[in-house]
Amino acid sequence: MPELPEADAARQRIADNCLHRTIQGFALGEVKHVDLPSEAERNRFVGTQFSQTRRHGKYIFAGSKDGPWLHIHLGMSGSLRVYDDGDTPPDYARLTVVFEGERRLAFRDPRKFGHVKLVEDVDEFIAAKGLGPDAMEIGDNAFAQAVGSTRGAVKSALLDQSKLAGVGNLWSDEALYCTGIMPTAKANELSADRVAHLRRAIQDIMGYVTSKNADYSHLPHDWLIHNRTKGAACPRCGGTITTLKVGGRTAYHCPDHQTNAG
DNA sequence: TGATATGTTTTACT
DNA sequence: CAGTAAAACATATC
Repeated sequence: MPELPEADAARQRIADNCLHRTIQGFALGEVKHVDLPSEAERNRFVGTQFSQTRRHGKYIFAGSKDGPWLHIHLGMSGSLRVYDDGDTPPDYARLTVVFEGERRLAFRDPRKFGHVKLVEDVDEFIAAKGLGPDAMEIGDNAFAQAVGSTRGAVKSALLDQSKLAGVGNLWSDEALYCTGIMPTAKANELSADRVAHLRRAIQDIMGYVTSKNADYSHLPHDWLIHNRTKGAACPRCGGTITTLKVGGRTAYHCPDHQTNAG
């Protein structure tokens, strides 16, 4: 479940359950084709503790003041699970951080598109990746510049991590649905008001999802997320939920209340 | 069985 | 350079 809110919920789980505990070692699961830190890299964490966490876009980091950081990307199907030794361990655990005592932190990744790496410096890493500003922190002007000046489809701009970090397919659809903007609308043809509205919607939606720990069952029933089915009735206007391909992704939307202009 | 999938990267083309 | 499109990655689920 990996866009910005899911990544932040995962980061929060580390912050709440795994800080200031000495790392005893790591356990590996079925790791063929999974991109993980080498044994030498893992050993650099043994005997140390995580004391802080960070997140930028969909990228999660756990580290300490002077040591290296463990960087986690959840890919398409990854998640983090905290448990205690003696509990049933999660399925698809590729790498488990074993803390002294009972505590365990498992990186689950059924589809193996995620990864865990060691990074020396988070800011350098973000810069090297070419990530844009975090979607929760970007201001009006920067958003208008990054997204509103693009000639292509607004959805494609939202998904471009170099323009804006953290928005993925699900929440881009939700924000466009909420603001009544067609996914295929040309970003630079939207009014300044609509662009500003879109930024607020992204931050309101993702902030709310984050506050609910990315538990979709706690989200309002009239959100697109609960009606993301071709042919479903739009809970806002009674139109029909329809799909399009935009930027290679499936864009669920309601053609009755999502428009190119207006 | 085949289609689809919350992401990223690479390559090629316009 | 800006943008588009398609494919690849490995696997699960409907």
